[in-house]
Amino acid sequence: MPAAMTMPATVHEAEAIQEDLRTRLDPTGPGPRDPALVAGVDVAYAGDRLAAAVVVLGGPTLEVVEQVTVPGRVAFDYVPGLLAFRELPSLVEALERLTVTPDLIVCDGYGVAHPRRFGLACHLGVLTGLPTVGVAKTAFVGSHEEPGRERGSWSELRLDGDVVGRVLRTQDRIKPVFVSTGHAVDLETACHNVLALTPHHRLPETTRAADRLSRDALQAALKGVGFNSR
DNA sequence: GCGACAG
DNA sequence: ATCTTGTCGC
Repeated sequence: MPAAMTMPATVHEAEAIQEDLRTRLDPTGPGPRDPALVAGVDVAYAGDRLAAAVVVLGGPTLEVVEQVTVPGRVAFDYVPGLLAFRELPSLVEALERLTVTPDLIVCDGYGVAHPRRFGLACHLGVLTGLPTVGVAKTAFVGSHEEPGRERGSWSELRLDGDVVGRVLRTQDRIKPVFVSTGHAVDLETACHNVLALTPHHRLPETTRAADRLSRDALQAALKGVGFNSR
């Protein structure tokens, strides 16, 4: 169902594609309040080898419903602001192989809190047509105040006078995460869902599960396990 | 011009 | 992202 990922050959070309995709973004849609199926996505690397992973968790229990991994090669070097072109080709492929359709996708990185207001989560949302949110571990763009020290506390992340996300504390006294909307969800709903996904840890269970799976899949691919070890 | 810069 | 041991703490 997702549209194919277009691979640019240059940074300038990538920015042009980004600008085009941005016209299809829905930065407001309410989005799912308590999604039945939430997907986590991540990619692990080793030189030019990589492994993308998607893990779908279900309901309030956060049980694993389905998981898919896709081995591959790096096709676009990392450039701040263009992370999507490095991670998405394999991730879109993995999402296409899912037999269930997630109600929400949680990405590792930013959504509209981006230099050109179109980060990884936005790309994935527009490409799949599904609601997406970005949850990043470190600062990238924007300025903010330190949020309160209890879980649930947050402060605005602003860029050029606009609120582009929230710095959200997911655990008491623990370093907060940076939440920004990707596609078809509003910031309030995004944060509500992130809190529902962080009952015991700083990062969403979806992110933790996808991170582990991508690393395992990468190791398996490097050892030549399975059939897709090209 | 110089430094910063998701993962 | 990745390179990397032990160690402090729940």
